[in-house]
Amino acid sequence: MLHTFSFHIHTMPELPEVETTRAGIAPHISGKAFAQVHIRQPKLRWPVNPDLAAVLSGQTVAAVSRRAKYLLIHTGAGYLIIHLGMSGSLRIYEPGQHPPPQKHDHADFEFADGTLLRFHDPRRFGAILWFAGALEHHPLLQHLGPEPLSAGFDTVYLQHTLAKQKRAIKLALMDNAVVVGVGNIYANEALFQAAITPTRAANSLQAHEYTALVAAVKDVLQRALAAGGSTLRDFVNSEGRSGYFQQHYAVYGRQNENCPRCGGLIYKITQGQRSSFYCPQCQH
DNA sequence: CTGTTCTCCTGTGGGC
DNA sequence: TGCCCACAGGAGAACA
Repeated sequence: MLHTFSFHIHTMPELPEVETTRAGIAPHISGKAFAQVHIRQPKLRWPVNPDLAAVLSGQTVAAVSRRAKYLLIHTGAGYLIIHLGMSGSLRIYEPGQHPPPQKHDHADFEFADGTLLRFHDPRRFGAILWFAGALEHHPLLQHLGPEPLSAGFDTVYLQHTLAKQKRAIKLALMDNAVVVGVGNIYANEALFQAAITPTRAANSLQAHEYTALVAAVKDVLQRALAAGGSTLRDFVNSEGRSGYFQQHYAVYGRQNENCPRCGGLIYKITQGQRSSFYCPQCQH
């Protein structure tokens, strides 16, 4: 019996949000030169380089890309690497329209034309790093698996990669060395869509199940990305802080509710200190 | 190498 | 209305 309402609105930056953030800020900062950099709170996931302002001074943004959930702001001299953690967001403010910083506005990057890129992150699981080397050599990036939406993430790859792994399939799916960008929400949703129980050993799936899982991962992320493109608020001059997607999930956060497919009860269990949600009738 | 546990942090919501 | 506390989570670090 249901005696509470939940809306299942989650605002943490998963890969679709990070990609949308990339697309949102890129046109506003590309080709522009860093002018002022203010770090108000250097205690993030890792301490922000105290020399960051000096390092960035005068450098120009050559491109804004993304690898996994890392945003990469390229300059000729290196990369500003930004991770949004689980509560981070970026906003653009136009020249002459910079509101005073609010609580948790930890960093400001002001460009020569007056454009402001502001980093906001209540829980401070995010990161702002500078790296002057080749990206493939960065310790955080060098062991990453393929992008989930790339051709490299396919049935053959997944089956081969997991061939000797006895851990649960959900834990493998959330491992960045296997495939990047699949957080807890989308791991749960993809396994539901592929009708696979999250506790199955990673190497125990049948060939058609690896195929279904790859397709499901791509589908849930692609649909979130598509939804984000239409529902995300503008990064400039908008009400509200970040405008992350408001999405509806099939099983995530729905323990004790009815499965949208069979009507049975959705279960919640813990795997690797994370919540897993699944339908024991639909997932095998 | 594999598997497990800990850790960072603050907003939210339930219980009383 | 307020206090206390469990919980949420990305992902590296530490440890077994």
